[in-house]
Amino acid sequence: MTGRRPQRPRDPEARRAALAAAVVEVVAEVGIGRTTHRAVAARAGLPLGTTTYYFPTLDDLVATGLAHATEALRAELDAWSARLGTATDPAATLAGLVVGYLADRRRARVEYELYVAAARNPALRPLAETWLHGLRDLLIPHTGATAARDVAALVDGAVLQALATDTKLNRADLAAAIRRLTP
Amino acid sequence: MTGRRPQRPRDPEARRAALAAAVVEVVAEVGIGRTTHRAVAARAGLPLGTTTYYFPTLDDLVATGLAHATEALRAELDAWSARLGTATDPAATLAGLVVGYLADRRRARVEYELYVAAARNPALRPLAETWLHGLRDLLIPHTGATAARDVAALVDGAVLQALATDTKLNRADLAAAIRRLTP
DNA sequence: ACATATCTTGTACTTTAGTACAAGAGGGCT
DNA sequence: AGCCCTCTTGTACTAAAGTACAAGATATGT
Repeated sequence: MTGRRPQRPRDPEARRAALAAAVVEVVAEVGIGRTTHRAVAARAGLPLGTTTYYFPTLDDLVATGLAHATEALRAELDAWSARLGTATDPAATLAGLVVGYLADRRRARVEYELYVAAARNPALRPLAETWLHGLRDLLIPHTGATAARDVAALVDGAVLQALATDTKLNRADLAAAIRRLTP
Repeated sequence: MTGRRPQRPRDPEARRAALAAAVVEVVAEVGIGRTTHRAVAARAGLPLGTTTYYFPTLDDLVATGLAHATEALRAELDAWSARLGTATDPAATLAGLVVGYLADRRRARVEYELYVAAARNPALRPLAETWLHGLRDLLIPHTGATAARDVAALVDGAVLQALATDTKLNRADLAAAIRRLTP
C-alpha cells in the first residue's frame, strides 16, 4: 500500500554533514568499535544505502565523523585562545573553559574515544593531535613551552578522570593546580 | 581422517585464566568494542565453546579480562608504594615508575581502553577507579590530598598523550612537573 | 524535449559473530 | 564395575552487519 518514501531534494553536502554528525552521536553512545552503518543511518534519519554511497567503507565514515568533531573542537580552541589573550587571571580562565568543555560529556567522550583509538590506529593520530597539540600550542605564548606541555597533560588527565568516574571538575582546584605548573 | 583434538586435562581455573589473559591481548589489539568470542578463543588456543561454557555472555568475558588486568595493575601499585616509601627523590622515582609502566604499551592501552569504556558504562567504573584512585591514594602520604589528586591527573594525562601520539615520555621533564605540583 | 550523469532509496547477498547444545571424555564415589 | 557430575570439544542456529547493486528520480546541458 505505502509506496516508497518521497525522495529528499538532492543535497550531497547536507548528506555528508548529516552522516558525520550522526557518527559523532553514535560514537558518543556506543564507542567507535561498536559504531555501525545502520546505527549511523538510523541516527541521521537516512536510508542505509546513503552511508555506502558517500563513504566507501565504514572506516571512512567513522573517520569523517571524527574529523567533523575535531574541526568543531579546533574552532573552540581558537575561541579559548582569544579568551586567554584578554584574561586577567589566565589560570582561572582556562580552568573555567575546561569545566565548560566538560559540561557536554557526550562530546568530551568522543574526543577521548578518539585518543584511545589513535593509540592503536596510526591513521587517527593526526586527528588526535589536533586537540593535544592545539591546547599545548595555544598555551605556549602565555606560559612557555614546558609549562604548556605540563598544563596540557594536567588538563587531559583531569578531564579523563572526570569522565571515567563520572564526577565533576572543581574549577578552583583546577586553577590552583594550573598555577603551580605555571612559572 | 583426523578425529577430534585429543582432549586437554580438566582444569577450570587454567581455562578461566587463559581466557582472561587472552581477552587482555585482544583488547590491546582491537579495542573493547571489537573484542569477540572467537578472537579470544583463538588467542587462548581454546575452542569457541569454552568461552560460553565459562562465561554466560560476552560482557562477562570481557569484564573478567579487564578485572584480570586491573588486578595485575593493583599489585604493581603496591610495588610502587614500597618504592616510594624508601625513595630519596620521590618525584624522580615516580617519574621513573611511570616511564617503566609505559614501556609496555600494550598493557597501558588496555587500561585507557577501560577508562574510556567506563565513561560510557557505569558497570566498569569500579575497575577504572582501581588505578585512578589507587595512584592517588598511594601518593597521599607523600604529598597530601590535593597534590596527590593533581599529580595523578598529570600522570594520567601524560600517559594518555604519549599513547595517543606514540611518543616517549621524558623522565626528567615529568619529574620536574611532579615537583611543581608537590608542596 | 531528450539524453545523461548524479543522487536517492530499498533490498539482497555474504560474512561475521553471539549463543545454544549435543556428543563424548574423564574422574570420583559407592 | 557402574553411575553421575563436570568439563571438553565441535557444530549448528540465528541475528547483526558490511557491502553491492538495481530501479527510479532529478537536475543539467544541448
